Amino acid sequence: MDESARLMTVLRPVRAGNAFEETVERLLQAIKLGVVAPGEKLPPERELAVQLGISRVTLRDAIRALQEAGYLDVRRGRYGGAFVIYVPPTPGAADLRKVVADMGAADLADALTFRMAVECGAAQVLAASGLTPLQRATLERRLSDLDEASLADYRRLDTAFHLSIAELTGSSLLAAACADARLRVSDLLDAIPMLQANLDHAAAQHRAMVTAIVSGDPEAARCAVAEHLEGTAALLRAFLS
Amino acid sequence: MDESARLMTVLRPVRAGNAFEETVERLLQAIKLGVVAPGEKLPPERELAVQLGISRVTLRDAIRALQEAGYLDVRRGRYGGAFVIYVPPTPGAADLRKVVADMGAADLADALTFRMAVECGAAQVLAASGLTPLQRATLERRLSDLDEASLADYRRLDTAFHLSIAELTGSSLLAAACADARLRVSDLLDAIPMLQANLDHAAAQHRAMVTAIVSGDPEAARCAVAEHLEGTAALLRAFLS
DNA sequence: GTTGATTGGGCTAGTCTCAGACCATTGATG
DNA sequence: CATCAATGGTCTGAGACTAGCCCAATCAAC
Repeated sequence: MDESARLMTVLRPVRAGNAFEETVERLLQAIKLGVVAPGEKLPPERELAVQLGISRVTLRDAIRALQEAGYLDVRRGRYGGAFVIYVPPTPGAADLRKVVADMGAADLADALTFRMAVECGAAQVLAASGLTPLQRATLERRLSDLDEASLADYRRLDTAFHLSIAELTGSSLLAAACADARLRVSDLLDAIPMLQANLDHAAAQHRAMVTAIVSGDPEAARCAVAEHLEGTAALLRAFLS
Repeated sequence: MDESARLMTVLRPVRAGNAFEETVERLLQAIKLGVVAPGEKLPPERELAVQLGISRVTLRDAIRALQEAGYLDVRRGRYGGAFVIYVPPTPGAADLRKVVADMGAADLADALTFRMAVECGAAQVLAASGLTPLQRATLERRLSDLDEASLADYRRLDTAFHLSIAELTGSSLLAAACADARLRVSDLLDAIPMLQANLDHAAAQHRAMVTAIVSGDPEAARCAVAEHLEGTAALLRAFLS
C-alpha cells in the first residue's frame, strides 16, 4: 500500500526454487494445461533441455519425479520418449475445498485477480489490433473445436481457446502471463463439476468473446471476458459456500 | 499461432540466466524504477539476501557489479550500506534509436503490448473492486505527488503512480507483472524528452484514470489507461520516424 | 537377421551457489 | 576516549548444476 509495498514487489525472490523444482513445475504445466495431450510425448531430452535452458541431468531428475508420480511413462529406444499418461481427475466438488486449502485463500484471490486482469487485457489488445484473416480463422477454429469437444477433451480445448487469445496478440510476455494465470486456477477448474447448463452458458460467453474480438471492439471484448471469468469465479464461490 | 506456439510458450527457459545476472537485473529494476530513490540505500546485505532468496555471496557480487558500473556507492561501518547514486539520464531523443536497436523491434512491440494489457487489466479490476476510503486516498495522494513533482522526480513518481494501481488490487502477481512491464519500457521513457505540452496532456489523462477508478467504472478506467499508454506509444513512434 | 538412427541411461570433471562463521570498519553514545 | 551495535568484507566446505562424453535399448528398413 505504501512505499514498502513496492519494495516487496521489486525485491521479491529472484528464484521460485531450485532448477529441479522449477523444471518439475514447468513440465507439470505442460501436462496439466494439455499442451502435451495424454498419449503424446514430450520432446526428446536433449532438445527439451536446450529449450528449458537447463542441463540434461536436471531435466532427467524432473522427468523421473513425474514418472514416479504417475504423470509420465518413459520408454527407451527409437520412437521412445516420455509419454503423458495423466488424465485430469473426474470433476467433482469433493476435492475443491482441499485444493483451496492447499493453495490458501490469499493466493486464490491473487490468482483470480491476476487472471481477470491479464485475460481481459489480452482480449482488449487483440480486439484493438485488428485481426488478419488468418488470425480470425485460428480463433474461430479454436472456438469450434471447443464446441465440438467431448467431456474428456473439454478442459484441454478450453485452455487452448483461452490461451490462443493471448498468443494471437503476438506478445510472448503476455502469452506467458496468461499461461501462468491459467495454471494457477487449473486445479480449481478440475475440481468443479461440468454441468450441461454451465457448459452451454460458457459456450455462449465464448461466442460473445470471439464476436467482440473479430469485430474489433475492445470494450465489448473486455466486457465479454470479464463476464465469463466472473461466472467461473462465482461458480467457485458457490461450491465453496 | 498453431500448436507449436503453445509448446514454445510453456517450454520456455526455466531461468533467464544465472543467479548473479538475475540479481543484477532485479537490483537495477529497483534503482531504475526509483523504488530506492537516489541518495537512499538498499536494505542491509543479510536482509536483502533473504528477501531475494539468494546467498549473500551472490548478492555481494551483484552489488559490486553495480558499484563498478556507477549505480551504487557502498560504504562500510554502522550507518553504511549501498547508496543509490544513479540518476536517470537527461531525456533527449539522441539515444532513443540506440535504445530501440539494443532491445530489438520485436521485443519493443512485445513490451508495449504486454504493458498495455496488464495496466489496462489492473485499472479495470481495481475500478470493479470498489475502493476503500484508504485506497482511494492512497491513489489520490500518488496523483497529487506526481502533479507537484519537479522534473527530476517526475519519472520516479510517474512510476509510483502507475504501479500503485496494480498494487491496490491486492494481487502481488499483478503488481509484479506491471513492475516488469514498466521496467521493460523505462529505458525508452528515459530517452524521450519531457515537453510541457506532453506533461500537461499526461496529467489530464492521469486525472481521468483516477476519476474513472474511484467512481467504480471499469469501462472508463480501461479506456483512460489505454488512451494514456497509446499516447506514450505514439510519442515513441514519433521520435523514431 | 543385420544395420543404423533415435532415444533414454549414466558417468565425470569443473563451475556456480549456498550456509554459516568470523573479521574489519564506521560512527553515535556515554 | 572507550564502547558497542550495525554494517560491509572474507573464507571454507558442502551441495547443486552444468557440459560433454559414451553406453544401452529399441525398432524400422534393408
